[in-house]
Amino acid sequence: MEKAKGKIRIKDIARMAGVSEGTVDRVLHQRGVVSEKSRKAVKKVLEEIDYTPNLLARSLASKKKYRFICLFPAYNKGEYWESIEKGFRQASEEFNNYKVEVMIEYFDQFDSSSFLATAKAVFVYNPDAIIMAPVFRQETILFARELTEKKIPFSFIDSMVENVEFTSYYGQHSLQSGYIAGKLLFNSLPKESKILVLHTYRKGGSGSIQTENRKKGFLQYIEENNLKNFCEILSIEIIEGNDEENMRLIRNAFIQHPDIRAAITFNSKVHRLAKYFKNLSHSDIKLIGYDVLEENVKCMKEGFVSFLIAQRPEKQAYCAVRDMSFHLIFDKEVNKINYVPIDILMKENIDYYLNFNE
Amino acid sequence: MEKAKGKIRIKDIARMAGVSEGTVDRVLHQRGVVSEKSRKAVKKVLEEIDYTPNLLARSLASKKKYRFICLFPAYNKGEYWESIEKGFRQASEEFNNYKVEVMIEYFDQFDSSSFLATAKAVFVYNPDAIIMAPVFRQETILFARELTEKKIPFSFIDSMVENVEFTSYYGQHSLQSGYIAGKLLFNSLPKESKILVLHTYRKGGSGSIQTENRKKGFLQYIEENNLKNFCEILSIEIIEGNDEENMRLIRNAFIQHPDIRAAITFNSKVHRLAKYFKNLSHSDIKLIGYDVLEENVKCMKEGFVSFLIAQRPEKQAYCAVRDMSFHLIFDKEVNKINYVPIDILMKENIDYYLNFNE
DNA sequence: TGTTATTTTGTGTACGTGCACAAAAAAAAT
DNA sequence: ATTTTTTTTGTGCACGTACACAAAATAACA
Repeated sequence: MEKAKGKIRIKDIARMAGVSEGTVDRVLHQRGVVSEKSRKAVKKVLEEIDYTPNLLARSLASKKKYRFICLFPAYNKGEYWESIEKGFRQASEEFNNYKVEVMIEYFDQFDSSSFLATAKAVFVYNPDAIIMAPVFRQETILFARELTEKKIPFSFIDSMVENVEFTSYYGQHSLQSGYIAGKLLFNSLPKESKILVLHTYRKGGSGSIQTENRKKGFLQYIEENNLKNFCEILSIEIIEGNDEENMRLIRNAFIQHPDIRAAITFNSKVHRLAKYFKNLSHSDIKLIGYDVLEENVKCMKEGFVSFLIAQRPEKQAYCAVRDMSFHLIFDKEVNKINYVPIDILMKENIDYYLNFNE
Repeated sequence: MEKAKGKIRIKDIARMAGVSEGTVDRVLHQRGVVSEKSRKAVKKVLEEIDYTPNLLARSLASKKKYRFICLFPAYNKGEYWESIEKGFRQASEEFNNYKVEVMIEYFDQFDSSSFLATAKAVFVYNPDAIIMAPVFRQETILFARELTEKKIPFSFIDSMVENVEFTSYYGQHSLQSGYIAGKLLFNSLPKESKILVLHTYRKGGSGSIQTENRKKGFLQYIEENNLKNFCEILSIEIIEGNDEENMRLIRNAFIQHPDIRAAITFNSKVHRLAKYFKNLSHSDIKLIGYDVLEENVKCMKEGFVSFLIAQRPEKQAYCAVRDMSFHLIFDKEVNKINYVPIDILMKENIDYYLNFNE
């Protein structure tokens, strides 16, 4: 049974403390000047009762507007960042009534100068907060310093940069997710089977923080369980039209190591590998990959991908905006580091995961 | 970049349609009487713009109060239903401002007459809606009929009863979760290993709908993969002080089938089995179970439980209340059947799951 | 003590919507 | 044409809070 609570209004506090509503307001928000006597009277009442402000009324009455700018990579349809944007837009709708305006700005994830340019440009919009995916470490530190100087709070999603004064971070513990990938894969294989570890790269650019950490975690599992001899690491370059060359490399790997029974890749494009393997008639190879992209799901349903590890990107974006809103509007304390769950998906549970968007 | 939207107010519509605010209100809510002419004018404007009412202002102004009653089993600390209650309380806090009052009523999950009595009793509170866990099928149908007659909407959590006019359902597809349990377990075992399937029961009462379905799903996996010969089904009675007898039964099973390498149980008390196995010095047996009870988590961290399958009970309760609120207050259409994800947890990802409460 | 400067407090309006009731317009009856 | 009845419309207050501004109380000074 619930007690009928939350009925105490500012007006009630004022009456109880024998002061006016305005004075209570001043004490609550520490604005204006209040005599010591009145302040004490109000504080006393506040300690006795538990006043929870009516957030609806507060937002309705407040005329302050907030502008958040969200910075993350431009993407093509179906890519990982599409989900991130979805989360931002969801938050945008929900907090619209709270006078939070969400602006989205993209940068090129393979060009750090593009990030810097976009970052510089945000200041003309006079943002009240920034939410960003820190793809480039050094550049992010520079930007963060500037934000701190200008007293603009900021949060991270996807990955995190340490030693800067961010408000919150939502993302996956990618090292651990790599470790889990290793365990899942090896556990579902007959003893002595080999795994092909596909290290993908782009000319010039190094791998993202996330993928590197996943790989590290995977290798840690290998190390801890003395499985080094059961891993073949193969580097392939990801670039438009490079498919033939990549397939050749993979074919060679299979010839040299006929006991390969599974493969892993650490970016979100496992569907590309699935296609390679299909073309090479190796559809019996177990594949594990990351993120629930539409194409990955399709491959999984067709049986070419055994596991996907997911990280609730929509939630990351949504929660980051929500926490920042509550932090600024309601002065709510927020958790700094928030690891999202490491979701393990197979053919049999992927649909429920996709359909549930809470 | 976002457009500045949601700025259109009733006042604006009134001006555009050349009528008063009151008339717009009447058209929007289909109350009172409006001349054909005015109605058309307003409708026309409404079609041209997209009016999204300010929900904050609406809730603030509305004086209608809602009372929801939540019906689910009484429980001991640490049991499954504790999480359900947590979700209800969370919703209670969040929708308090929307004038939704959440009342919680318990019944004895092993006594159908207790459910009936509690159900009957809710009417004196004049509830506006009911959210319930339909543990007893027949009795729920009776109650549902009464609710429908009295025009009180109701929703289900945990499990569902068909052919009644419920508003929404949140729960897991338990058959599928059983199927997945089977796959996970067999995939992580060497070929030809046997699994001990523990059917637990209480004298008199039959198993709950959920556990029965999980078992069905598990057996379906067995069937489809011709694994019948690798399952030993053992029934043990769950009752205070029956541990010795149960351990004896389990010991016998191990003697008769020394190739048993894993075990499964379909209720949420896998920690009990873990204890049995520990006492019997069978700590190398892989165990799979359901729900993230504190005790289960402990067993998992100690290595006695390999997998837990979880179903976001807090979310189930929370979402059911939220949907009912939006349905009644804002006339929002809600999804009827909502399957929550089938979460797969291992030692390595359980912590992130526990710490993330969004 | 009276006047002015300063501090402190109280009051009023706005936010967007719901809802009750009064006012106005139209229709019906005389 | 006037009154009465009915239909339709417009207005005003309330919800709980924020915030600006006026009013009151106190302090400072002559």
